[in-house]
Amino acid sequence: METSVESLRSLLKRHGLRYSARRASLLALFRERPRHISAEGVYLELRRRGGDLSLSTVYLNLGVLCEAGLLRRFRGVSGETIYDSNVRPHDHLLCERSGEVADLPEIEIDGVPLGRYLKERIEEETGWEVHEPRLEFRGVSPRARS
Amino acid sequence: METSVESLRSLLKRHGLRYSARRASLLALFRERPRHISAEGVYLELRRRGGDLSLSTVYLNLGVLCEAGLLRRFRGVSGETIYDSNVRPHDHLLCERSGEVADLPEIEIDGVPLGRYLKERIEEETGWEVHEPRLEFRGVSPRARS
DNA sequence: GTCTCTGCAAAGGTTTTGCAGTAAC
DNA sequence: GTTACTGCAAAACCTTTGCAGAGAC
Repeated sequence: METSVESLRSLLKRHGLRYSARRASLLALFRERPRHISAEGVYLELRRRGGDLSLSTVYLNLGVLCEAGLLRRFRGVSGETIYDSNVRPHDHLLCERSGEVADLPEIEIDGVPLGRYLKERIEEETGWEVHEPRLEFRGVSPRARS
Repeated sequence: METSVESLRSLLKRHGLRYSARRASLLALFRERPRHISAEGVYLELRRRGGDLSLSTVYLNLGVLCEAGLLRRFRGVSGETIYDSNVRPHDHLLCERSGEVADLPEIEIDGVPLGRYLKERIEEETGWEVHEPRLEFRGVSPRARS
């Protein structure tokens, strides 16, 4: 994925955000490849690469990037917040042994994606307004089981 | 529901737990009627009723009652732990405006309960071992919408 | 008598906030 | 020049832990 300074600058600009070297390094980390990572994980990885930024800056920018729709977040098995570079609707598998996170392949019911199926069915049956579900299934990954 | 001292004592005993007045008052609170309540909510309600117990005792006993299978817990919209007197498999609706929690009526797909259907289907499709799902759907309750 | 429940206070982990300074626009 | 990003430190939040004492069995 394109992570040149100029492309990051224009990506930020397109989302109404200012450019800064630290913000761009953080965004680049998520654009290199899809990932699920905690604020502390982001902080440690950027420091390891020689980045000079503080944990509060990491939190601040992760929040800003979520607001802008460039990241999304959910809670991991230990209650920590996990940030995800894939912002399209999808669900997660969380490993209770290793903390590992995986995307759930798309599941359809009667030809309708799972999330939308459940949203519509629950709205009909309960009278609640239901947001697009972001489901988290807990279990044990093949890797952690072996 | 039966909440006499003797029934609470025997209920605790059956679950391998000692009786104490504070522990019993806490258990009684959940047995009066089904409820979803945070540790702090439990603490405040018991204090309001004249109970004399500390927040750490509340946390400790909620933990003990969960271990014993008399309560179960999950995370509310603000990340706080919510304790539930209904320990049978069921899913929740969480209101993002009011924090209100409701039980989801049982949903079946192809004649199979939703949780089991998803567990089996995801296990087939991913190779993960999936625990019985406890799903949380976020939305807006009829009450909060009006 | 032993084991565990209890209160208090202190510490734990994660996330947010206040402030003065600096950089982007 | 104005706005907003930054680091640091402190605070906030919810929850757990250590300890000495009291109560259950």
